[in-house]
Amino acid sequence: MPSVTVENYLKTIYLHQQRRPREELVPMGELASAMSVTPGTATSMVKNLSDQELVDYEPRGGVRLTRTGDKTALQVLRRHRLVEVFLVEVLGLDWAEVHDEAEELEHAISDKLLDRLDAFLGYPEFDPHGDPIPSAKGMPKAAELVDIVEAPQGRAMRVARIKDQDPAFLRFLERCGLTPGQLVTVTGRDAVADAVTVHPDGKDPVTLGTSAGRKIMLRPASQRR
Amino acid sequence: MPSVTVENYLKTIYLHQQRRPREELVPMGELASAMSVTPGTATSMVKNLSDQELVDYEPRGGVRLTRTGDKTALQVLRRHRLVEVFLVEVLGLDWAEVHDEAEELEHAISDKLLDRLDAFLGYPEFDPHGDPIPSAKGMPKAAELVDIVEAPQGRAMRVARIKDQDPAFLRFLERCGLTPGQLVTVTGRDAVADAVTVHPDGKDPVTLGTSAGRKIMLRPASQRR
DNA sequence: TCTTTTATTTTGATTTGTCAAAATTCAATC
DNA sequence: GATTGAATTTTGACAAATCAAAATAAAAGA
Ligand SMILES: [Mn+2]
Ligand SMILES: [Mn+2]
Ligand SMILES: [Mn+2]
Ligand SMILES: [Mn+2]
Repeated sequence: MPSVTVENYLKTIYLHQQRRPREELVPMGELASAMSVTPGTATSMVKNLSDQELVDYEPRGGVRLTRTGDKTALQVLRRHRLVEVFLVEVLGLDWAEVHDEAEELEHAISDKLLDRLDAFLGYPEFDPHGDPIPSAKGMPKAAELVDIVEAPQGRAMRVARIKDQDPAFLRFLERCGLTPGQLVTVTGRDAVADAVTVHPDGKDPVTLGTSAGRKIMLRPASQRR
Repeated sequence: MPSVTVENYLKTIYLHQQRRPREELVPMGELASAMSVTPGTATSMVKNLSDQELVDYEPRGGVRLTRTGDKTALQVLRRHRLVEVFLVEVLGLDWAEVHDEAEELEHAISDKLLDRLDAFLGYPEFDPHGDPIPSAKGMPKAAELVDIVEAPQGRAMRVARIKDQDPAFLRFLERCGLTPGQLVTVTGRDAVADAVTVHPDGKDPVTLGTSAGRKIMLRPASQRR
């Protein structure tokens, strides 16, 4: 069985692979800083993962998950996200806090317990932040989403997914009414001010910097997920 | 924060201290075998715990928890037992399996989560095996129980607590109807055969060896816990 | 009292995951 | 082409937790 540390590395590599073009390697520096370790530590861990056939490692190039590593990463992600749903839906914890709780619990859940939890929750497909929950098989094909900055203006859209787990950011979104499922319209974009304005249905319009805007993913209001 | 290993040692020392006379030290060999490590490992860990003021260690004598160590052990035990209640009552897991699940989860639950869980479960006082759940303050005063071997014969009693977590034993008890809360009468004791017979209300009488019998604790049926 | 047995401690290694700092490589700039 | 700089790797060290096997102490037996 992979250690907690190995699980965390694999999950982190998976997440960073997602955010970059097909087949491109995740640079060691990026991995090190994501894991909050020194670059040398990341190098030695990755060699270790490579010996275990969990990643392909190209010295001076970077790292990429193997088929096996990918499967393990998805299992961790599945546990993480199902736990988040449980914490929010059942125990009523704040969606801004559950990420950190799940970061620990994701390593302590057996397969049998996970199945029971999944059934108990009614086989949810998304976590409280709109992130898809991998099935026992693998990751469902992702719906096509646009972030607030790129979204068409004046069209009825719905918040689908938040790409940042920072509690302060999540609490800010909750105050504004920018939570998954919320109906919104992007009303303006100011390239000079580097800002974008979005109007959540029934709330006040909100103006965000583009770096914040790019963390909020939308889908057409018509589209059923 | 204490490591998972430290938490496990403290909890184990606590449990073994319980089973012996007041203030008596837990021998290193007993601790080592309970932790499934070699005696040398236990010695070096205990010195370590002693440096952290979590235990009093008397070389060639044994080990005992300090006030601080005791508090930490009780917190772990509280997490363990609340998790067990949750797994059985909410997710419907088998009482024979939950001990091993809780063994991991007890290290992954934050204080905030624990409070929520406690409230959600309605502040239970006992786990599925009849073990008392320590409050945030400390361990409640234990009710006086007798095991099946020592119990008076012919009196209406109730199963209160099972002092063994072995899944095979627990499944056996479930088949016989010897689960906490069950009304029973001890009908016979045979010193020569080293056996005792107990009759669970509405079920068939069961004859047990005394070592098994001593793991099943009873209280008078009249006594309200 | 002397010897044997058993429990415990000591010693020397090993594994995992980490850091600091020096060395290396590759790319960009001059 | 030589030089500089950024990213990465290498090296040497360390802490936590563990084992195997040798040394020691205490208890039990003769
Ligand atoms: Mn984690
Ligand atoms: Mn999430
Ligand atoms: Mn444990
Ligand atoms: Mn229990």
